[in-house]
Amino acid sequence: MEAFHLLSRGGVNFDKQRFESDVKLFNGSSHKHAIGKEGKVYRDAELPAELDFFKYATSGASKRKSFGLDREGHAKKMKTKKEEAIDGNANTGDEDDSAGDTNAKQSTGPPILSHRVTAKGRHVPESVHTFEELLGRYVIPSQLMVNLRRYGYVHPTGIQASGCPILLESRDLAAISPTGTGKTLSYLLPIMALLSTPISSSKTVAGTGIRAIILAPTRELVSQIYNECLKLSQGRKWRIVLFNKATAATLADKTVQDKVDVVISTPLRLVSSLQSGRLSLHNVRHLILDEADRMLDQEFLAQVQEIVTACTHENIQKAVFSATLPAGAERIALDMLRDPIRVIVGLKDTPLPLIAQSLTYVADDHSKLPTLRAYLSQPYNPPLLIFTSSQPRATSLSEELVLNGIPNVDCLHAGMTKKERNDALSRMRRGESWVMVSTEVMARGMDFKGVREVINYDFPRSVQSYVHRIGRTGRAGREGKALTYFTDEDAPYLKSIANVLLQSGSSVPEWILKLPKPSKLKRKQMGKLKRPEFVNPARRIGKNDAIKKSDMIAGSQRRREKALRERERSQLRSERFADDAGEDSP
DNA sequence: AAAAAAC
Repeated sequence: MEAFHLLSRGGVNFDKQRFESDVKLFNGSSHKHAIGKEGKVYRDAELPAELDFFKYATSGASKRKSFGLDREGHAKKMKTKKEEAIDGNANTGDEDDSAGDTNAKQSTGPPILSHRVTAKGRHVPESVHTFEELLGRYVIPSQLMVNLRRYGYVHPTGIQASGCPILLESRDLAAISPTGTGKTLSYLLPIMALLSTPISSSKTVAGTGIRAIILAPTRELVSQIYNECLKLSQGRKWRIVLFNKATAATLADKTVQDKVDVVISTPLRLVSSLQSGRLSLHNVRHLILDEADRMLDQEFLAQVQEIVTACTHENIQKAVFSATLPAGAERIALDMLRDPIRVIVGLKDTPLPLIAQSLTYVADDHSKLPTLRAYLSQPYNPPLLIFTSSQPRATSLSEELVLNGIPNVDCLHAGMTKKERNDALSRMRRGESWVMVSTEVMARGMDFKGVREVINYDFPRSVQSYVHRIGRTGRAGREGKALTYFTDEDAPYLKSIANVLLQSGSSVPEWILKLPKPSKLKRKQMGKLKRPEFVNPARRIGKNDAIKKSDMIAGSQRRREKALRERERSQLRSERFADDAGEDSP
């Protein structure tokens, strides 16, 4: 009752207006998704058979809460969630992955939809249809194939089928493939294979330094890639290093470096080791940039360039991967590569049509929480991933949800300690988190197979951010659901996101499409209207030190913000910045 | 356009 009241005050859901839309699948054919009155998804009979493997997903993922599920349905969801936790664990190779192979065998994913693949460049190698086909064409250690089977990789995805041959022929590659389509394996497999192939020019391949580097933007992603790499290398003596403070110290010893095949790291970590002069990259033959557009944006570019320059071997192979690659980043990437091949799977900057997306209007920031509470008071599909725009907002939202009695709420952002981050991630992997509140740190690359719903609590700041955020669901051929809250302040950016929804087969209320594209000036004005955030960037805010319990008055977001602002202000004052910071300017 | 992330 209360929930209904809040909902009617706080939010309007446009999904009801969604009635029928064509969904283009990546193989170019088109399937009809029709949403009936009960909010159920009906599909054409020609749906690829492999999708039906995930019947559970069809039963839950696309149902709208507004059409109601009964409590029983809710309980059922919880059960499947647990099963999935095992699945996800086995499939992502988390540190806690000690469950063994029995689970891993079950986790055999379906073949991904056959996406439309375009490859451009000189002498593009032909793509393969099966992993075994690679054996006939290239030197692949049999152990790699054994490991593929062991972890349930049966059919190559589009990017794996076309990307592996390219990398195996030692070509440079710029690859764009949607979220959740197996990009990681598409570079790990060739690299591992090439590392065990003797390089004709020198007989002593080992004993001369690090041979491959993989860069990714967040610690969590680096460790996920590392775990994938470990799975693939099982049974053979590849030496793979997850680069962190501890391993960096060990690698400072030159003789240890000589025994390393692959280093997986964040850019800054590697750069700081380079600058200490203890790390040599002269023997690096393979350099991979994962989430390439992120790695090439302003904050990372200089670091990445420093690493690229430090890799002095003339026969270095470079490759970049992402689901999104804006023109600017692509130019930089292509400049970096030598005679590259450019592969695009599906449509650039477009989410998978398997993700049912919708936009929800919430008038202002204060209406978001009631809307979310109402949403969570109905049955939903855990685990649910919620994105906020800043660390303090992630912390306070998660605390607010806990106070509201939402079970198994977790929070993860980069202001937390390493241990807190690890713990939160482990809970997520084990299926113990039902609601995970996070920031952009979770937006890219993270592979939680169980996530069926993503909520953009705060509006994404770019199309790329949107595509990656909602790409945490709908992975490996599963269905997913993505909700995005928008306020009046988000208006300038609404249309570009609405176009993304349209392009990937979700429907958008007509009035949004009729919005004019706001001029730059107007965007600036809108930007100025924004309430300044109560963040002191000089301070790292951890999950546990954000707000005192005494500051928290249940149900009053406004008062809580005021308290936070007070705190920030007094801090700023002591730093003599009081006058122009943290105020609501009139 | 802008916060977050990297040590």
